[in-house]
Amino acid sequence: MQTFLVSANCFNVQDTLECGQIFRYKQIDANTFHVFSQNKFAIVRQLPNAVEISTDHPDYFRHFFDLQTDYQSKVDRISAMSPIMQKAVQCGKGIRILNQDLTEMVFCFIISANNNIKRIQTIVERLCNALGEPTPYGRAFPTVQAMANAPVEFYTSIGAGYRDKFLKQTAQKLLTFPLEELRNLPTDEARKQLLTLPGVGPKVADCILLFGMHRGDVFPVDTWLKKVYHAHFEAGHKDTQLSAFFCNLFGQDAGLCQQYLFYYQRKYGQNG
DNA sequence: GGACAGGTGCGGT
DNA sequence: ACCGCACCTGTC
Repeated sequence: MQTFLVSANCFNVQDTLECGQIFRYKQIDANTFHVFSQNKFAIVRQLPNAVEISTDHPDYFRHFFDLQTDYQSKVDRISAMSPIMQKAVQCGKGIRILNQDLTEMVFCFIISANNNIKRIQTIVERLCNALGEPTPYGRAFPTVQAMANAPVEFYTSIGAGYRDKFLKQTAQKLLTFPLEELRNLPTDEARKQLLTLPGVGPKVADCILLFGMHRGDVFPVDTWLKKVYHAHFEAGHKDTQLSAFFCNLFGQDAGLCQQYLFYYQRKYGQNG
């Protein structure tokens, strides 16, 4: 493995991993995390003024952690928008929007629907351990082929609940679905295509677009964002219109703003 | 034991 | 287009 240091300016490991965008990571001690993506692995350490990354795939993880993007200017601009955004950014200004594997995002966020983070992590871990190829550091995320071949009872057995058939059906559909080609489409068109996959609704589609395709112009609305809205953005919108409301408000950095607000709400709840 | 948290699909309007 | 409900599991 190679080890390298990167600036900790607007990059905090814990903020980035705990804001709901990734499920395959493990905290080892106060400052150390193991991160899995696709079939790749990294050990990530928070140091006082830097982040240390150890991996066999440095280029992959530089891109994964979005290290080429200037977050300081985004942080400055978003903080200036309103008092609530200033607080949210102050709470989570170390968040990076990860560049994750697109196929992995589809399945992980189908599992995430109507579910909690702890349980999602358990289900994804069982999925990888059962169907993923071995690597020197643990199991890879399974291939679409492996997931399509698994019987629906397998997905029940790993605790997926009623999402079992969504996972099986989407895996089979992805055998011929041009998922990677969605990158060439405008966000609205790509979302429309994602919504045809079983188990993918508006919220899950937005998460796939944001974390798997790096589309900053989406705003996934879950129960936490509804709470944020009703606590800080009294504007009389119905829940189904909240995503459009926030997208209009935040523009190209809507997804990043969503992460700041999600993390803030989960961290401080109604005390914020 | 029973309530609740957590998005999507579906049937009804 | 919108509403109300069922769905599975873990936790309190």
